[in-house]
Parts: sequence; C-alpha cells; structure tokens
Amino acid sequence: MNDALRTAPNLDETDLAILERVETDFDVSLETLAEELDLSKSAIHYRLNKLKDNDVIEGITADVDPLAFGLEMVAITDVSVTHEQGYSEDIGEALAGLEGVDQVYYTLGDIDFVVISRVQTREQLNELIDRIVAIGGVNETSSKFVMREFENERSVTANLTPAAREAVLEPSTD
Amino acid sequence: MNDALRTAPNLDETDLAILERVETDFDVSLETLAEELDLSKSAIHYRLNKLKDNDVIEGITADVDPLAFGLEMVAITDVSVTHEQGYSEDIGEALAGLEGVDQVYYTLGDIDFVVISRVQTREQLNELIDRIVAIGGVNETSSKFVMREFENERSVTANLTPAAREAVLEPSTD
DNA sequence: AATGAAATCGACCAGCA
DNA sequence: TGCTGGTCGATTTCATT
Repeated sequence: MNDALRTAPNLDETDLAILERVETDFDVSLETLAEELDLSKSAIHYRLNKLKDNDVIEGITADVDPLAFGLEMVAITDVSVTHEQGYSEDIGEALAGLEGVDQVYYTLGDIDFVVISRVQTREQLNELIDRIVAIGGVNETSSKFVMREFENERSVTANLTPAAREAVLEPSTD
Repeated sequence: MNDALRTAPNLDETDLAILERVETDFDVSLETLAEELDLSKSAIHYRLNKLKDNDVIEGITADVDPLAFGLEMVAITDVSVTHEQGYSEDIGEALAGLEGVDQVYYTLGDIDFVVISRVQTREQLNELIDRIVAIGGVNETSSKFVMREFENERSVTANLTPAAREAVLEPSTD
C-alpha cells in the first residue's frame, strides 16, 4: 500500500526524537538526551552511530552565518538553456561550481534552472550573473532580488507532514 | 572604502581555515585540526568557542538526508499575494510554518514569494499547494517540479568570491 | 591569544537480554 | 539486534604566561 520509501530506514519514535533534537542542535550532551528519552547514554550513542551508518544522518556540520561574512544580498536567478538534451547535468554542475552560488535546481517547465546565490555587493551580483551567462548553453537569465528569508532551519524531521511521518514509522512490506 | 560588512567578525586566515573544515564536517578531531594548522588543540578549541560566541558559527547540527525519509519530490512554488502592504511578514511566516516547506524567500518583482518544499508523494504536494492557497492574502501560485538538485553543501566559507574573502580579512575602519 | 594540566564527557568494547 | 555498564581516549575548562 505504501511504496513511497525507496530506502526504508526502519526508524521508531525514539530515533525520530533523537533526530529532531540533533538536527537543530548537535551540542546537546548524551546525558541530556538520555534523560529526556529514558535511555542510557550508550543506547543513545548506539542509535546515533546506526543513523550515521545508515546515512540517515549524512554528517555533522557547523552552520556559518552568511551575514557574519557580509553576504547580505540573496538573488534567485531563473536560467533557461538552449539545447536541453543531455547537457543539463554539465550546465547544472557549472552553475553549482560558481563562487557565490548556494543552490541549483533543475526544473521542468519554461525555466530550466533555478539558482540561489549569496553575495556581498551589487558588483559581485553583476559579475556572478555575467559568469552564468558565459556558461555554454545558457540562453536567458532573469533574476529576482530577495528581500527576506523566512526559514533556513533545514529541519527535515520537524517539517514532516503527518502522512510522511507515519510512512517512516510503518515501512511498507519488509 | 569597504563598508560592506555590518558585523565585522575580525577573522584571520586561521579562522577561515577552521571554518572551511568544520562547515562541511564537524567530526574532525581537534588533534587533526591542530596538526593541520600547526596549533595546539586548546587553541583550536578556544577559536571555535569564540566563533560560536560571535555567532559566526550559529550552531552545530546533524544533516539528515531527506531521501532517507522518502522525501523525493521537491517543488518550487511562486506565490503572489493581493495586498502586499505590511502583510508580507505574516504571510511569509505562514508559508514557512507549513509542514513540508523547506525555504521561503520574499522577493521583489512580479512574484512575491518563492517557496521550496519537499514531500513524499503527489498527494502530499497537492495538499501542500492547497494549504498555500488557503492562506489569507495569497492570490496566485505557480509550481515547478524539481528534477535534480546540484548543490546542498551550504558551505558559506567555501563559496566566497575572492573579493568577499578579502573583505572579511581586511575589515573597513574599526 | 595561546599553553599545558586537571576534570569532564563521549567513544568503544565485552557481555547480556 | 538493542541495550547496559565500565574503561579508555578525547574534549572541555582553567590557571598561567
């Protein structure tokens, strides 16, 4: 009935609780987690390791504030390309490789790529757009200026829909 | 000459080297960092703490793979609103609060909000778009389906333009 | 701001349910 | 497989420079 999950991680509520916690703050001590979830420190550690081995947790990273680097200008650039046949991968990687580029999405529809970039000044934005246009195969670009960002939590577990949550806890057939 | 930086963190090359490392992988041991940078373990630790106190490092987080949760469908939704006067903040927060929504950008131009969301199934996507339309003030939506994502490194220090890098190392006047 | 020593916390192992 | 308790190694803290 439910074959939405390719990689069935087979998680339980305890795993979700751990993930929800460490996804927003990995600086919580094992002891705190152990107390909150009524488990031993070793058990928490065991589960965390399993989550890393399963690649549910891809890695532990420090989140650097872009504003601390004066990266105050955010732009969303729609990029259309000329020959879409097969070249999309190369162009996507070229876009992602540009300095200042944060995220690149290849989309269906009129626009082929959506590029989100972050720079300090209008000059840098100008140069970045020039470099985008200079990529072979790029046809047209259209940029929007971002006034405000509303969420960068990037919290996968916290933003699950109830259906998505259920699907994880009750894997299909295995 | 260079007033691009509001928050001057006063960093040096060593700080940048540490940041570049821990931003992609915080699991490196202090010893490894100490050897690489020819410093004592305590010095690395001291600098890391300072970077946290200065909010250059906003936090340490575990990166959870959305695919492990079957979140295979990514959509970019352009949202236009009716009355833009003052309500943008409320609408932005309402959008960001929806389950499945990952990022929300308020932009200048024809489109007012760009919403990036991540769900498991077409049904969930459908429901999400319905919930977006149901938000008071939302006028029109247009969604694009994402076929491929090219960069989610979210590495601030690694993606700095040379100019941006220089601006950090040589703060303006202070 | 950096160092080295002492206290604290996390990683790993053997054993057990 | 998942958990426990204990040991070792790493990290955090602090007095000192």
